[in-house]
Amino acid sequence: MPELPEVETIRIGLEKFLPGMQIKEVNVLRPQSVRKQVGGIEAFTQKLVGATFGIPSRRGKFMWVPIQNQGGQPTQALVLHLAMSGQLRVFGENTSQQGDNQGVGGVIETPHRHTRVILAGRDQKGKAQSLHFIDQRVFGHLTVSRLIPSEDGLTGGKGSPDATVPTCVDHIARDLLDPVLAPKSPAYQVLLKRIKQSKSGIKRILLDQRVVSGIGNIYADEALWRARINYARPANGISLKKLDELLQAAGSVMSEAVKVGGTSFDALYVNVNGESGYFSRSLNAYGRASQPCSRCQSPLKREAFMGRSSFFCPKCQRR
DNA sequence: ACTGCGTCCTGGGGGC
DNA sequence: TGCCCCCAGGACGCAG
Repeated sequence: MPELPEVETIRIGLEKFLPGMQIKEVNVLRPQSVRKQVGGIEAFTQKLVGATFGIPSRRGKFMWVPIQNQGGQPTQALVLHLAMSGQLRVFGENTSQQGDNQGVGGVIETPHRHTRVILAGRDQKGKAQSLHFIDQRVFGHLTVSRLIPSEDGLTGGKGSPDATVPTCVDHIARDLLDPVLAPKSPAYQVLLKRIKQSKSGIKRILLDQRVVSGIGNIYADEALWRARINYARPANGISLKKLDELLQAAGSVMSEAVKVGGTSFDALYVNVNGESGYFSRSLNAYGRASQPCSRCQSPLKREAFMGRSSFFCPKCQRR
């Protein structure tokens, strides 16, 4: 399940291959994968053919690549959301692919069976290269969207995503790896107070991408475990100090995961070269029902919450 | 404002 | 061996 660290790992991988790539051909094998495109497949294709990619950017779990057709400033971007099972793979003479589907010189021979969209063209050096969107469960999507100034009006600090975002991403909040949300920053303080004012269960808030983005079920459980907070506790009953601890735990668990290439449980998550990440061996809560808590040895519990599983230590994370 | 649930989708795995 | 059912859940929409 790609959450922020997995998406960021993929974005970093794409940085090496996409800038300067020109699209010659668009092949939508599964129309649902471009279902959000205004104007449908035709508009999607028309906007991409002939376009040149810029540097991939990201906010939360949304990724986008600016495109330009005739030079000048990019005004649109290819937006990619991987959802549950989306993967992006780059094939071409300059990539070194592992495992299946590898043809001579890294050029793909048989696309993966869950390939939904193929963007084929040439890389910066003119070599054949293609970007494959593979998505078993078809929850993910691609769309071309206009770039606009970010609604929150915050300009990125050093290393922050550009101040422009695609229109379809503008309602998504900043994420905890965004320098704008660095601990103790003004935007971070605003976020803390906003959470403190809510009486919703704390995990619901962590998962609300309009409040803070990038956190999914896995990293929410990990952050709550680290901060010793029960997922169901109303946020307004948790001290500011504790909420601060929680947000910082969420940020650090995600940046640690980025360092090792994200969390892979199976072949559903791999980076652009088809390699797995290693964070799953560092998980303390997610997926560990009835296994001993690594702090207190109590067996961890699993409960249903919001239609999904929550894993927690009943002793360290009391209600 | 807040909560809960349905919708989209597929394939892997458990149970029989 | 085979078949059915359930499960995983990110984002979003809608009802209460």
